[in-house]
Amino acid sequence: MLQDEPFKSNTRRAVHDLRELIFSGELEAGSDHLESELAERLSMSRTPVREATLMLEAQGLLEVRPRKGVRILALSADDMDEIYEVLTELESLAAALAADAQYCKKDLNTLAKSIDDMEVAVTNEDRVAWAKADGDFHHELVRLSKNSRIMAIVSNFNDQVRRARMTTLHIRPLPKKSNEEHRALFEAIVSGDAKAARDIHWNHRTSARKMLTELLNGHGLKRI
Amino acid sequence: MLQDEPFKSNTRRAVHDLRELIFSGELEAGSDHLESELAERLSMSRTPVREATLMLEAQGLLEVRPRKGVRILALSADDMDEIYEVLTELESLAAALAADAQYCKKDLNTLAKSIDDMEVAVTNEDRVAWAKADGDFHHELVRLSKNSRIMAIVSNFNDQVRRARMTTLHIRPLPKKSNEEHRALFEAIVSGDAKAARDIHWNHRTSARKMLTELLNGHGLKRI
DNA sequence: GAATTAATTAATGTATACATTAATGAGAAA
DNA sequence: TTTCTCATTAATGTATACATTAATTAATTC
Repeated sequence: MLQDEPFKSNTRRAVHDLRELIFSGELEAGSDHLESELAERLSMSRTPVREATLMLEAQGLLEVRPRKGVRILALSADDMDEIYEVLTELESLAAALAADAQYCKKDLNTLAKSIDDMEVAVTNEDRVAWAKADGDFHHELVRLSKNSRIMAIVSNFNDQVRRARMTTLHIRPLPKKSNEEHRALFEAIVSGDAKAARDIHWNHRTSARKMLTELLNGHGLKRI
Repeated sequence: MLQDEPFKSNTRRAVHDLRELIFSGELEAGSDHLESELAERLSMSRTPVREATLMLEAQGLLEVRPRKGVRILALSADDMDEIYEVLTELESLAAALAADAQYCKKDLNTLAKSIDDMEVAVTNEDRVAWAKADGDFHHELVRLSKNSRIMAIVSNFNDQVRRARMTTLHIRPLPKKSNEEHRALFEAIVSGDAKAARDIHWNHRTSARKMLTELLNGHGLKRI
């Protein structure tokens, strides 16, 4: 599956590989790792690994703790709450901006497609496919805002909660009614109703957030 | 003025010093600088300078352009617009959260103090003092939200627009009526009216934003 | 003379040796 | 035993030499 991509530099590869290791859980949340360990693991010297860890620290995926190694991000329920608070707000803004932008239906094809994909996935009870389509939907929504800063922040926070989402994906209820909200949002964007778009998405996100926190608390997942 | 702080490492010092050089304008917006130049300037080897530039790139203050040196951030009017769009949204959220948090008047002393300071500064037509107090006000407002992610993003974006603010500070009209809005926001927070707090601050920020963009465009400041 | 290619150069990228320092543990004094 | 000091150690922090490579210039061919 993995074809060895040509990386511009070892630092770039280190960033990429460490992200993969973190997302896959091979580097467990909360675990500590020495620079030299990671360097050996990635078959390179400490220099590019150090540079990579500093970048990943800035992205909030790990914490560099001098003499104790880097610690992989472990989110508490409060952290999740903070992140979802920001995500909710910025995505709702994105929805409003998308509505204001007066897109024609053709420009919204990608968005429509992912709604359909979610529909199919829910029918098939295929959670992985649903997660993919849902991710695409949110990504496209934010892209339509045309604000690169919103895109960057949202993408960054999505990285931070990626593992948590993976975990909850299989214990959460199937999102059967959620697509009604997606379609309502779509209509609001088509018709240029920014206020409605914002509110619909805000409510959508807020209820998802509530569900998630309760789920995590219910399962006693303190740090993830 | 500058007492040499004890830095944990040269990398830390490089981050600090480069930030100062950028904020002060000694490293001009849009200018390019080789790692070796900067290293000599800061009296250290390339290694900590490289690490510092990677961190500052992640903070959006410069761009590492292999073989062309690092380029200091230069904001276009569109960039300013994007940033202020996010700042407006997140600060308004912070205002709503602060109102929800049910602070007693004593907890809001710092906020009240900076409003008074702004009042005095405007009376004295002391723009620098006003900017300081205004900065304090916004910082405290965000702190009251108790959401560390909002704090981090807002502080980051404030860094990015710092030079632009300095520039406009002396060509903008004195903010005479702006403190009425601050006091109204304060009251909304005291009385726990989240909706009002959010709206007041949103309008406050939105009009400031409009003023700023017009000012920049009017003075033909394309990149700053 | 224009275009292509090869040599040079100047910068970054990387490994490594070494310096520094926080943490650990051993040993001495109370 | 407890505490303090000091040596040890194990990690990061830093400088530097060298590898690599994009960009530039010179050279060659058409």
